Amino acid sequence: MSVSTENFLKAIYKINAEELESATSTRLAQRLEISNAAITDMAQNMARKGMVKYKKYKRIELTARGKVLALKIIRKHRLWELFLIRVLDYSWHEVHQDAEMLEHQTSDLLLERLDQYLEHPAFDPHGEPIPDKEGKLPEAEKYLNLSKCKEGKNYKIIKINPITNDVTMLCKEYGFQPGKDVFLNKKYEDIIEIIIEKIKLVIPVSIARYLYVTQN
Amino acid sequence: MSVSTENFLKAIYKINAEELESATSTRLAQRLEISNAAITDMAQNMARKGMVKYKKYKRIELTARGKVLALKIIRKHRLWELFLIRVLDYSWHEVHQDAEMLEHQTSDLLLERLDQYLEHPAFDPHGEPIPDKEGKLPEAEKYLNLSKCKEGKNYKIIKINPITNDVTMLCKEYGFQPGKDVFLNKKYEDIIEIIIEKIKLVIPVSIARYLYVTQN
DNA sequence: ATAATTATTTAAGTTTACTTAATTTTGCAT
DNA sequence: ATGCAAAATTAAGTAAACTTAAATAATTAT
Repeated sequence: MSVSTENFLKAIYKINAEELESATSTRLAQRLEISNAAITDMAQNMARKGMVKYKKYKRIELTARGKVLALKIIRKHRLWELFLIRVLDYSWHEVHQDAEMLEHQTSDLLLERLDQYLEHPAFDPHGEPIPDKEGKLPEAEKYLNLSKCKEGKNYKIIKINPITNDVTMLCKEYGFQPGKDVFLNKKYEDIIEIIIEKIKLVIPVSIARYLYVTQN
Repeated sequence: MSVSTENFLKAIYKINAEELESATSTRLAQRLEISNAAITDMAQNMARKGMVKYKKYKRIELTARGKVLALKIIRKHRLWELFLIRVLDYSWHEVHQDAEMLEHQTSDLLLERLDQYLEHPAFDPHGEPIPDKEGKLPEAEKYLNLSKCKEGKNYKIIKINPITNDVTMLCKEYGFQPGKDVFLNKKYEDIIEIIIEKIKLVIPVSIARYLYVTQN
């Protein structure tokens, strides 16, 4: 599969997911920064290959197979982002561009090893869910982001998104582990006060963003 | 620079280095597995871009700039090979193919970070020298391979080629560090006996291969 | 309902990186 | 020195992934 094809699949998927709409030629053209004519061309070719459903003048949709392929590319992208930040000390803004290239050069072996090295993470550095081997997304709606929870309630930590070594270390240091209970005591602007294992902690919202919980 | 262009530069460089000859169309065509006509085509385009010197019916040679570019690609390749083995637990035979793809998608930042993470290695897992940031190759001929040294002589460790975690760990454990003196006490078939810091050690030749020394 | 606007497709052309087939040049054996 | 095989180039063509411009279909605004 060519880079163009992979990007095409990814773009359709993202329009579906982010805009809750099926993809029109024009939206795809904007996203991929190519002409409308090129979109029609691609759509026709890829329909022949069974990756998209395409009828003239109708919206372009992924077939089941196309969706699996799209999710795999997204998986690669998000694993690379996490890897670059965790291992190669990238910062947020540097990560995207390189992941965008690497995602297209990732063999099954490499994909597997990345996933293994990162210990099968469920979220990328931006908090986006990483599709698993089967293309299933961690059901993000079941998790709440601790930074968005309410004062005076009890939660259980479900998932930690270990974007940076900072977050990982902080979590280890202060006992944030999946399964643990937290009580959200106070919310301020940029910090929140929580109680975990009877210890009162103030943490920045920027850290809380990476802690996912369910309500108790 | 396109993937084809990068591979073309690399192929010329390798023919020069490995065969001690300048590159003919036919040799390049064989190496790159494309037609002779395609080589001529490429050579003409790249001559216009100042990467190669090309005169009809003459051999194709790298310009100074072309050589720098070729060495940079080789640098990327070899760093990736080492990285895949050291970090992602690849084995020897798996490494080449993925490195071959990744080398073409390696930004300057990524290159720098790889190099940093691996602690500026001088040799890749196959023992090939890794060009440094400036394109200089570690002068392999100045180093001797410990596995090929003579009994009863003193050497100084200059370079350790940390192919695998095994080698790295063994070296740390037993004090193999650049700068240390070793005495080669005995040579057998597959093992050698050395004395390092007054301690007698028997190490397999398979490990000694990755220790580079100068004669004292 | 129809005109105007917007979206989409088609047609024709471009560039890159190839191909095969035909032609030309080179270098070598005699 | 020349004749010929091997090497290299040229010519013509292909496929992928684009482009612009023109044509057509769909949507919207009145």
